[in-house]
Amino acid sequence: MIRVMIADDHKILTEGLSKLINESGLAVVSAVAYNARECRSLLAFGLPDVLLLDINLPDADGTELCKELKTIYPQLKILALTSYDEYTIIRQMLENGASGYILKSVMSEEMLEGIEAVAAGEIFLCREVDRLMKSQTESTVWLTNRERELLKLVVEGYTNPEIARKIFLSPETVKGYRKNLLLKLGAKNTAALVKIALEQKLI
Amino acid sequence: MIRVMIADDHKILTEGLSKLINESGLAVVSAVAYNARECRSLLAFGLPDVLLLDINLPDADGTELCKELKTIYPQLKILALTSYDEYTIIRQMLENGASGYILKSVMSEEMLEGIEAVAAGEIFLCREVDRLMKSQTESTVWLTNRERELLKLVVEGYTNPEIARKIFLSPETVKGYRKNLLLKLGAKNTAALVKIALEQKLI
DNA sequence: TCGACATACCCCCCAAAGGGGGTTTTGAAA
DNA sequence: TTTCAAAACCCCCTTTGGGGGGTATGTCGA
Repeated sequence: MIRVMIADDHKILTEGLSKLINESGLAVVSAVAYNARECRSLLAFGLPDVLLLDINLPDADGTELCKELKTIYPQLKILALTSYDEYTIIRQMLENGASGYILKSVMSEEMLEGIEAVAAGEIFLCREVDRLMKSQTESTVWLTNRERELLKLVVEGYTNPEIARKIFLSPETVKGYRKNLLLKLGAKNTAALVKIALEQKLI
Repeated sequence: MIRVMIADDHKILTEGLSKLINESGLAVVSAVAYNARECRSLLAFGLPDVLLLDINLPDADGTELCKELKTIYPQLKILALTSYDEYTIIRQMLENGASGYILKSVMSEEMLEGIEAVAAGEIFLCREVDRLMKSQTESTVWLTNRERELLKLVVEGYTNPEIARKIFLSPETVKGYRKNLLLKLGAKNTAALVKIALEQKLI
């Protein structure tokens, strides 16, 4: 019997999900956390075989939490269960050590498949995500750390001189990064840049 | 027995939710739609007592769909079930004829309460939403139609002269609206404006 | 050792945005 | 009929952004 822990703030979902998992005969829900804090403290009591992790928890960013948990418990299998179907998020999650990625739009059978696969040490992506990853690998841009950092500050509304002071660069350098971001993301100006950054969750 | 129809693209949630509702003894799930198209055609076959409606369906905007359905079936009770806790969205939904608004983070009891209340003709807001609406009524800005229209174009990345040509205004007028938007939303520049617009879902 | 890439820097020039101050018209509510 | 807000308009002036060119590091892997 696979022991599963759920971390998701949608209580309605966790209630229904627990029922589905427990009745499947394949796994049991050993714990449920509604936020990152609860998740951390429950894990300290004992690890499940698989952690079903949502990405938008109220008190943490799921991708960051994933990285953090994998650092503390490298043997823990994390299966992302979320509605985000953005390339950047999925990639980030897998780079941060997730063993699988399942969209909330899948049927429960596929999710159970995923739990089984991940518990067995495999990497599991639901079909839709698998298709998405294959189609986007070539076309999608990937920002460098520095570019992402600059982008964040631009989105926050800082001007070039302000950014320059903030991270100790020449205003001209900041300008250069900005030009590059516009080019890379195909935005015609700051407004479009911010829109793309937020929509594709690049920040 | 209250007949409930669910419209939500998260299949995992609908599966679990159906179980919860059916086992409650209070209501039964008479139909499930995974998108707006399905929802429309299922309603044509016969109305449920309550429609549990998610807001981000893959093929439609939930607020628009709500307005549309209430126009066709004024007697239909719509209960929004979603994770958006933004003032603008809630207000929009209620203005478009929803009889209630429940966050996915509530426990199933509260949701069942809501189904019961809405079926009885009442207006139901889950506690968290109720608090949110009361606290924000005074402080939150509400844009005029024209302002929202301009804001959309700004977010799309159009410049003042472009917007002016597009909607037959003087560039100076567009500039005026823009200044006003910055002021109303407390943004220091376009980047911040776009960020606020997207985050608060004002568009 | 060669190229690719990230990082950081610089110039010119003009268009766009933003801060400040205004006005008029219109239509609906008080 | 006054009052009020939305909508549309205008000018001056400064700062910021964006297009076009560059250059010089250092690292890392082929």
